[in-house]
Amino acid sequence: MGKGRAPCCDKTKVKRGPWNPAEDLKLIAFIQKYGHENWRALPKQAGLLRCGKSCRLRWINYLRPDVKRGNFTPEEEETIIRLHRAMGNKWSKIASRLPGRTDNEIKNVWNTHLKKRLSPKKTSESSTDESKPESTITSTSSSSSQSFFSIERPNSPKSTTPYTNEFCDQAEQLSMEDKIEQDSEKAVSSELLIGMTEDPKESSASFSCESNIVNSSQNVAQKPEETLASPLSVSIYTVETINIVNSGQKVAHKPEQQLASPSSYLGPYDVGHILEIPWEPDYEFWKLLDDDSPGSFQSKEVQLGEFSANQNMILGEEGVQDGEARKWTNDFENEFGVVGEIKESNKDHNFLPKNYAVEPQMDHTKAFNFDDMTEAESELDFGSIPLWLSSPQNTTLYFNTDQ
DNA sequence: AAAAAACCCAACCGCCTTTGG
DNA sequence: GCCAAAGGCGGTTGGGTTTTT
Repeated sequence: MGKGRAPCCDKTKVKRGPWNPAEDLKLIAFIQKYGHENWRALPKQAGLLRCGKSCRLRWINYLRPDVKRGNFTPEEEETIIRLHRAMGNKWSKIASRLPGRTDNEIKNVWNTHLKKRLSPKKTSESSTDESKPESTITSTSSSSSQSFFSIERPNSPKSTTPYTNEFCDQAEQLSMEDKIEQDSEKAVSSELLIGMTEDPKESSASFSCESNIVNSSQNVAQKPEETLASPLSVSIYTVETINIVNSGQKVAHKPEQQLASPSSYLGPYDVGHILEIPWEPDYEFWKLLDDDSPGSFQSKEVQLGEFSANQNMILGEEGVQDGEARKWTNDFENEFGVVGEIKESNKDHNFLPKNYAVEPQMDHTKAFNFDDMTEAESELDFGSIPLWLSSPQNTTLYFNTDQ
């Protein structure tokens, strides 16, 4: 009998590799509407040629509204280090202490930054297997760890007393849990700010939505690029227009608009210009699409991490899936006010070279038809097709999906 | 300016755990 | 208790980006 674990899906029939914006949108829209009761069934229901696992991962690590993006704060890094000392490579447990951060992200941060930062100190730490919690080590590492935890945070308003002693005292580990939790929450709450930024050297545009919301308790200076590290950032260039563009994309906008220089990898999308609203604690953006507006995205459940039961159960039976999938795309179109198709003129951009500067055409009555996207476009490298979605309020989502 | 090296991170893989019949 | 399916987790990797030579 062909034992061994059955693959979770037929690898030959699923798309792999980076997600494109159309796929992301489908996933977001589907989960917004129906939740994610069954990851394995979800791709088919949502019209995605992806493995269920891949969908889950994409959602959890990237698309969830409450995923916090951007660089880790010193507080978060300290928390990670502390927890790693206590737990080892229990990334998901560590992540659970850092709301908004994913295990994958924490793991990456650890492997790329924190481990290296700590490694010089480790020479005196008997080069222990770092996958093991420090609790298994009869530690004499207090001196070495001390230097790290004394990280200087010059502007930090609150006491940032390191936990060196606590960590040297295994008996206090448990009692630390609450403290750790509090701290991580503090760190997070100070992060829950709308990272609307303007790159001073990139944009001189005038905008009508220029609100910089800054948490007053967050005194640590943030480099501009730190606030941009968002998977799906949104640029607002007029009150009613939302612009989502892809990273490094040279897209021509209104004359006064200038693009941010391609930054380091910010995920499949990033921002060009003007105002950037990180997708992360991006309740403001979700709000834009929420509730009362006819272009509602009905995001509250997702924001709160709750899905109503009836919402989840709309689907579920095979056989109705195709119909349902079509129905939801129709609903989605209705909600978004998607009324048209790809503009003929835009279709032509299919054949433009990558990074070709495409002048967005401010025609709010034409938009992308999601139904048509299902099989064809989602499989394509989108090239430079600009996709326009428009809502009744002229909120325009512009996806220049060049990857 | 070009090439090489280092860095970074999203995504994948496979194993383990949980759940339900 | 057994088995299969699905979810979850941690390790690893591919490839894009940035830095260094």
